Amino acid sequence: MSEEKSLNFLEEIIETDLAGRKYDSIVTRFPPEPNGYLHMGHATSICLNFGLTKKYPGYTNLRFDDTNPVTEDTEFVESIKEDIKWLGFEWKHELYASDYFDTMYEYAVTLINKGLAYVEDATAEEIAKLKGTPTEPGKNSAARSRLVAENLDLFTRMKNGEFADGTKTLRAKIDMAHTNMLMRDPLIYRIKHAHHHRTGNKWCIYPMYDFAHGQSDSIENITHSICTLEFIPHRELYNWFIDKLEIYPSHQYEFARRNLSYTVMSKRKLKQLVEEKHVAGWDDPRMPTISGMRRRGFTPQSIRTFCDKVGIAKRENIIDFSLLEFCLREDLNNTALRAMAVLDPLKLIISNYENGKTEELQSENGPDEAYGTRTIPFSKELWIEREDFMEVPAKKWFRFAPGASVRLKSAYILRCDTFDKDENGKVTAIHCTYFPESKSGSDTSGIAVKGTIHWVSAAHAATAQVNMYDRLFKVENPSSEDGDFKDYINPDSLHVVQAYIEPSLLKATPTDRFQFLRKGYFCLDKESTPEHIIFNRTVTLKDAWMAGKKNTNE
RNA sequence: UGGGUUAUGGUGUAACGGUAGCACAACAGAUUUUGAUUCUGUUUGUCUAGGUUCGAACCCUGGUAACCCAACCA
Repeated sequence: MSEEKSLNFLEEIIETDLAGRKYDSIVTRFPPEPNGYLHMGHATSICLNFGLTKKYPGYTNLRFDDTNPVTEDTEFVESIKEDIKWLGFEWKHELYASDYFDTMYEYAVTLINKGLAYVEDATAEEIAKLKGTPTEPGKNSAARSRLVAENLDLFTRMKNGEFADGTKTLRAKIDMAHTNMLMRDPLIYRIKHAHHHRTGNKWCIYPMYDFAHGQSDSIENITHSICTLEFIPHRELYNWFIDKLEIYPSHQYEFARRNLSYTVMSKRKLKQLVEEKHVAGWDDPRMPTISGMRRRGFTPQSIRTFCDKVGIAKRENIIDFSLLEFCLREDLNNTALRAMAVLDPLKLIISNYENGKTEELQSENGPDEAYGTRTIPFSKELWIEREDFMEVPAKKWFRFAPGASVRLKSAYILRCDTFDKDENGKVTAIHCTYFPESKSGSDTSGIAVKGTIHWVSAAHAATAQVNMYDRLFKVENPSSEDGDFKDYINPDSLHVVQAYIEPSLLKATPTDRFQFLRKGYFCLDKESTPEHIIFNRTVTLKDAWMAGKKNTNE
């Protein structure tokens, strides 16, 4: 029985187009400007554009929208390509808007010849002044009535570098009184004597977004050009150019960008976080960038599942971060290797265990038998988690307390007898008795315990730095709060500890994902070395005990 | 005082004039050598006021709210 999943509005449009034979196959594109790193918002667009051509016949291009030489760089081109590949998508053609600069120039000349474009010599301020406001119409500038021949001459000279930056522009001649501000004679070319990362110094005039994006779509025969809601007003202009230029009619469709709670998603804000050192860099594991999430330990699958579950529509939204975490845990639960690590150690001494003796115990590596087992050493002195002992047990406490018995995972059942304290009242060690016949896998003790905890043999443990990350902001929507969004940064978003890890973890590789039993999912940080091992906590496990405790405290 | 877009549980998304469904979250229970996973169940919703209709989340009219538009950025 196949589960009927309803279509989103874009899929409906496409199915209608395909059914009506408007197209036999579709072409979409992912069009980043190479001026920064990709983030979760881009991931939505990537999953959407590439996902559509996975579902329907057709393909997706990667096109760099590189029409502003002063902000763009090949460094970003490379990181963008890496991120898309990591997410698991393949583009058909790698293209650049700058590949079309000659064609775009010809298009501009066509417009001039049709009397639909003119060279403006007013300054930016003067142009803005004549533009009017959303409620008042604009006024025609003097240059608007220039003759075709003069415009042609001036535009050629612009291209030839005869004019300084900002002294001339080319504008489309539409309607200065139009209710859509974008239709009030928009700029289509500006002068920038700047080095372009691909075309070098060949050009000193560059097309604006509105005279580059739709034209590139058209040149590539993009059937469905998908962008975010704020481009809705641009659609009218997009169509106007296609109509006047009589070129392939691509169509623009808009969807609402996805926002995630407890983070920010604008390039500008992310840049501030990096430049003002609130985070360690673009790939800081707390960043919602693809590179940050990759370093944090997110899987591509979890991000794709998330985008799929969230769906696509046209309304404002803030998606619960917990949905992303759910997708992450779901994937990791099925794939992560199991291991034991103690993050906040407390010494446990087994009074009746022989001094110097070591046992080799077997423990499961993964969620099912296919992953096999590994050997873990057991001895008289162990590390357990400090939070697994309570001097005065709480109600429904399953773990260690004086007189309480607990199973050590894959090992024995132990009873806590006494504990030591230092002069500050801090517990320094607990002393236990173990039951030899309760050995895991061959338990004949008949003892039933409620709790099972993780542990590491003190004599065999390795040490590692563990970075425990939490949400970057204290509030759901930092951008909508009063004041600066940076006022809402969570000061405890990173907690670094020295942990004791089981010896098998020494063999961890950068691609491994681990579940440290009862503590969460972890992966090796890119800066980890054999001498100085560093793990990043990707996400915690769900914790019904802590959740319950929080509720009773409140 | 203009134009555009959108309103469905706490969150996201379906229902295309005919039973308001799904997922996350929350809560409760069962299983569990991870208080995880898994399984079962519960709570919570059509912005508002009218109208059309046997029947309206959906169609019509009037409100209301949110977001976008006045960069030589994309």
